[in-house]
Amino acid sequence: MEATANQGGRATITDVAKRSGTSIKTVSRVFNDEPFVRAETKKRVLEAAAALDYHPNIAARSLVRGRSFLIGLFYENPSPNYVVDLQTGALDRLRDERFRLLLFPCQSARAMSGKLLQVARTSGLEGIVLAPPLGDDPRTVKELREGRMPFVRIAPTTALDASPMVGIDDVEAARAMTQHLLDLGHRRIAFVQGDPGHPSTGQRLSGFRAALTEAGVSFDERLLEEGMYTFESGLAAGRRLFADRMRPTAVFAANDDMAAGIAVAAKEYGLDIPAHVSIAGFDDSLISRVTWPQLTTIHQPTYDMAHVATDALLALIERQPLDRAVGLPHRLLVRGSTGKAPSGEAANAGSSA
Amino acid sequence: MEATANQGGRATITDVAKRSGTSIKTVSRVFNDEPFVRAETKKRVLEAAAALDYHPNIAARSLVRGRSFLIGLFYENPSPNYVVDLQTGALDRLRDERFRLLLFPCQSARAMSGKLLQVARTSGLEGIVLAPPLGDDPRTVKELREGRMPFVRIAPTTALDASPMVGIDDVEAARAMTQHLLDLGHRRIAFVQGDPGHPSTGQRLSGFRAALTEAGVSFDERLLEEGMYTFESGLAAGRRLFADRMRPTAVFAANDDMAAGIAVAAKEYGLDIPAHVSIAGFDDSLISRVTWPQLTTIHQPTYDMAHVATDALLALIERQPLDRAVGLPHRLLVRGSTGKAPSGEAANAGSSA
DNA sequence: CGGTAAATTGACAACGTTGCCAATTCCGAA
DNA sequence: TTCGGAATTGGCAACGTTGTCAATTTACCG
Repeated sequence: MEATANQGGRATITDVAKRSGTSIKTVSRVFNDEPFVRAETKKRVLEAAAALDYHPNIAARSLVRGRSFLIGLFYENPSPNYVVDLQTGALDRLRDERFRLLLFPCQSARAMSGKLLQVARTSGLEGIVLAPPLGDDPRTVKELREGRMPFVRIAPTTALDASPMVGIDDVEAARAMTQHLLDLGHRRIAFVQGDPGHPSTGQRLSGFRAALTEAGVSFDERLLEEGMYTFESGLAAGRRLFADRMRPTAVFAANDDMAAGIAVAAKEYGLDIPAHVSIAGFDDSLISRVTWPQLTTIHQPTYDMAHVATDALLALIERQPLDRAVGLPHRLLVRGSTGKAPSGEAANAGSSA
Repeated sequence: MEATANQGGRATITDVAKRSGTSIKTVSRVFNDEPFVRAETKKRVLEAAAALDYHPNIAARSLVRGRSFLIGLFYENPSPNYVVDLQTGALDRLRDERFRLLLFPCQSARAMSGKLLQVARTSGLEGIVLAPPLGDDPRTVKELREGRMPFVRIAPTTALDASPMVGIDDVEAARAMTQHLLDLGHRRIAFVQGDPGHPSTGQRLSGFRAALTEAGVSFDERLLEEGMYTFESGLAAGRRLFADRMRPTAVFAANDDMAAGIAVAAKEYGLDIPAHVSIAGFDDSLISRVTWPQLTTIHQPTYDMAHVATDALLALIERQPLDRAVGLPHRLLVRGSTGKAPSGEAANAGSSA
């Protein structure tokens, strides 16, 4: 039956040409949807291809076209939810495109610095999506630009630069969240920072500070805690905060994972959320919905950012004109973990100054 | 400076040969670590390659060798944590190999049935890792085997079959968890099932039943709830269970996401965990550590399973001999969400029969 | 019916690499 | 010094596809 195929291996374009009584060029035309193929010829070719279970050889196609149709997603692993959102956004954009996505989980932005272009070349990538904080390493960006490797960065829009970029405005978002806490009457608000290696850390903090300043509320620097964007670091920060008699009435964590850790710490100290302490996060990751009560947070459209970034990258690869920076909207999600400041606050705050 | 390279594009093996004063064949030898290249020649070639920033063209190499060095990971998306563990396990095994990993998130096993081989062919994959429940679709397995596409399934070891497979013994693990609850004195134990499309669902249930039977405890079928392995389905199941006056003293959910939902439902009903009700999960996913209290669960070595499966796949591709099925050990993790059955249980259980 | 443009098809040379095999060089032994 | 075999190197065809360009067929006009 299928004896037309060259022995053993997969059917090639030549096999299809023979079986359909045409030339390999015509078969190629059919499989690339080129015009100028008679309908009847096309039908014959497709029948032959189906009978032989023919699939174009991607390597040969890549070779002759000088293209790999491969793009890379480089990311650190801040949280599985975030990573999966990124991947899904990128993959969904690629659906029905010829491009395929290769994953490059990185240990740290610093470790990759200077090696990224090489990795991309070795893998034959046509373009790169850089997830935070990889897009913020100046050396990497410089290297990619000089190497003419198309890339799009997912990064806070406030960190403006000449290269294409997609993100939300972290400063503004943090300001909005802080305002929400102020509106609830909170004055002793602690802030738990993220990984100092991520630019978002500084931006969220500055948004927080800006809101306090605007409201004329002075900030007790002892309420600034360090963190690493991990659940554990949030737990530790929460314990430090709640161990102090001058404990805050609200805690704003720079991401949800830390906020969840802080919530656990609060429970360890017998504090009710939000009656005794309000807790706010950032990212709207899955974890913010599985704590009890659910976390008030900032929705960051991670999926959309990856989708848009991939879209931009494809345009860049095809040398189409392109907006330099795309800002996506964030959203304040008020859920159960934030509430009115406890009434005793003023007395409490003043008791030990 | 770098004028030796052919204009514009990337340097090719010919450029390196010219610059190093050797032949392309010798350059090829150097880059493939073949023997019989004089040390001094090798050095010259490497210098020239570095100067030209030469990287072998993967497409050309794939074409001539008839290999793509691409393997695919097909998975549904039960939970981000699980997916990331899978990916990381596979990617870590691939480190320092020439192989690269392509992602194929699937809507549902049913939707992919019959299309998987085609997708693999189209993408030029050399092999496939099937994450649950994709490996349990008989049609897919048959198709892959007949198409001679190497594949390894990650699936419960109790679902034995002729094709290579890696997994834990779900039945035994569920039995161990149930025994744990029985040991704590629980007799009214509810079970929340997972997605009926996953074979693990049936196996975990059967392990649960077996443990009860062995202990001589009869099972009230009203305590069997349906679920879909999602947090929301667990929340819903929990609400149904706790709304009933005959509520269980312990709930065993077929995975952690559902258990977390059940924990939230318990809190809605003012039930303390574990004083009023014990809750057990399965998987040891991140979520089991961020609930309060943390969930007692079964540690499933997802990372290791993907690692071992990838290892087996590479062996299969290289036509090396291979163990048909590999069973990996699970572990019962007792944390805060399970405790002694409330003393009033007997009275409570008998009050409305 | 002849002529011209458009539609359709095919021949053949790349693309950059590796496998096969022949050519050359090197080394120690005779 | 010469010889034989091992070490080292190079030449060239092939891998399966697409781009270029020429050849052939078809359709339409006057």
